[in-house]
Amino acid sequence: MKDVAAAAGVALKTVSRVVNDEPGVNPATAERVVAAIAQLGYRRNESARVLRRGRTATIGLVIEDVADPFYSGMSRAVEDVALRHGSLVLSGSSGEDPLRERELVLTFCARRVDGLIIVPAGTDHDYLLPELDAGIAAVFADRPGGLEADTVICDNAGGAHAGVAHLIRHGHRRIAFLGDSASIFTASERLRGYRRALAEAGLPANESLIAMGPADRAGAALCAMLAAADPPTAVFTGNGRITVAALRTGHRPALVGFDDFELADVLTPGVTVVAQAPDGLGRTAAEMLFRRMSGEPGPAERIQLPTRLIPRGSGEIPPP
Amino acid sequence: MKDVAAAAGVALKTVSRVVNDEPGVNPATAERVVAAIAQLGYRRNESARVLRRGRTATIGLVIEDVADPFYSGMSRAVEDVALRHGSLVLSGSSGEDPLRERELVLTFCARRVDGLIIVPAGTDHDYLLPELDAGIAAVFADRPGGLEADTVICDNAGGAHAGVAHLIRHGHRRIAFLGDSASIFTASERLRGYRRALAEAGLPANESLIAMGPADRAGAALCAMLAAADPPTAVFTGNGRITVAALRTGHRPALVGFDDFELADVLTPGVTVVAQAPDGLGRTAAEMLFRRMSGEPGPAERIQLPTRLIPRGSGEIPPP
DNA sequence: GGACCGGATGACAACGTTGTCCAGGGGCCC
DNA sequence: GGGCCCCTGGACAACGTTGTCATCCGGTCC
Repeated sequence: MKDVAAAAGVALKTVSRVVNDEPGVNPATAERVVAAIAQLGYRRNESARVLRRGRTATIGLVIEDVADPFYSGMSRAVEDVALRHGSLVLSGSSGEDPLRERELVLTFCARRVDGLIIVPAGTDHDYLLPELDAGIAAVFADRPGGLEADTVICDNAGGAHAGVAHLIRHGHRRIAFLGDSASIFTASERLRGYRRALAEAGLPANESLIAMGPADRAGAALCAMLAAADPPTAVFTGNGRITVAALRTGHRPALVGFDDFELADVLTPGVTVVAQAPDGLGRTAAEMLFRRMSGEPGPAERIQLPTRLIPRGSGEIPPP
Repeated sequence: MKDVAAAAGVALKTVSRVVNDEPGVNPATAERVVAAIAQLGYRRNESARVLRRGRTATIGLVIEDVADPFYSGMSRAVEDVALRHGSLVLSGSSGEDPLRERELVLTFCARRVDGLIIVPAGTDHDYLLPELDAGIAAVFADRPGGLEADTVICDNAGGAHAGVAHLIRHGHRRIAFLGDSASIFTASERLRGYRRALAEAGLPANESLIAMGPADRAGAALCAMLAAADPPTAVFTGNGRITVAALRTGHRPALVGFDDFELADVLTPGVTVVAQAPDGLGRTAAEMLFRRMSGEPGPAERIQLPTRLIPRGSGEIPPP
């Protein structure tokens, strides 16, 4: 910028004014500056700008794994909203590890991001308090975090309830639930919806038909259930990865899965799912974050997004 | 930092030394400083550090679309390599728009990223030259860019050749090619492999069996071909999205697709694919970038990754 | 004609960090 | 005991930008 000023024969500050479209610069002078900028290939140093102004025009996004289609869809939505607000996105995958989540968040804070969107891996977020006090906005997405802050989640219990009720409506009375580890909020909420649907239909909750754990063990769990003396006639799977694991077993009981996924309609039969919109989640969380960043006051909000049951065949198979 | 120095009763510079693990600080003094840091909840301001040192410990990643599983897999691999090198990743989706690509790259450069990994949307990268001169390292991934720079791509022509030869070996003589727009490097390379395989088998290249264009039109193109007087008995699809579009038509000719995808093995029949490893691509590109960033000299390299044919059933269907 | 005003421009400090250089003090060697 | 060096710590400038305030000039109003 110094060089540009010299080349245009003006003061540093005048160049700064031109670069920032500040008023009060003679058009002729501005033109000279613009020419000098073009000739020297000058580009503003954002680090210095950030240092001076305190705003980075960057938000941090901590998700579980970018490679998971659910989170990559969400990422894209966040990115789009950030773009509209002139911000960039620093993102990182926590891999469901609370320590890694914390490390990522603190690194982002050291970079002075203006705001954070976090898919919490852990439940303790006290480490965030000093940052929030320091004025960094934060929104929890997909799951609630360990403190009062804006949160965007989907209707996990309601969605699971709808899916299980759908199976019950088609005549099933022995419905298995394959869910993620019970310690994960979404998993326990969905289990709650499952139990409520059974209870409302007056069906007994049979614990041997419930398996919670990582997706890579869901297939084995399903096989074991189906091989047991009194096998389930239908299965409700608690997330997209588990649905896929269940499909991969080769067994084809009646099935409704939480989360839509590509090719669900191409399989035979098509896979009935309870769909939540990852892009809606990302967009809503990002928009709320930018509202907070622009100073919107008020207590922490908790937004719940609806789910949608999409019948495609697998959930309409009657019991044998 | 000033406050920390005051609290610990030492000079600014001493705090800096402690924070950066520089030698030459009395352990007792250091401990006092550490205590003051903890008490005040101090965290280093990275912006100022970047401004002073010139290195941001950040790399920029420009891909086509994070929501595409291929690119999200690649993203994750880049992120992991960056993590190992203590760097963060700024990423953005170009959406196959050269202008947006350029804008993203220049924004990243203004943020003074240390290096760039770019999946080129356009073919003209002259805008990068000043940045390269300024010392920013850049690696093109998935496709070559419009200038001499390190490049990591997969063996597109060879992979397509292998896939088509596989169909020929199973007796097919009328094989359609559904590819992305011919202006996209990977698409034209794969088409080249297709033509070479036909030529080597002494088969005529029938232009009416070749359709190039965006994935959302591939389904209609396939239907049209199959409805024609002399339909193809097999199809080679030029990327994952097109494979899915073809499957969605409901027609099930013999098929080999470029790119592996989740559930390819669950469909009936399983979908035979030519797999390239998105994570290998990301990892290789990132590792090369970090080598360059650490000063490795030498001319621009071009690394080509192999592909792998995975027979699953759809590619082994004989002609009717 | 002088006071005043507003637009255009510039000088300067400050943001928070780190690199460079210097100073003081204590130990060691001759 | 003097000279020297090492260890520790501090003062200061610089990174590139922007906010604040001052200056200057031409024009306007009374």
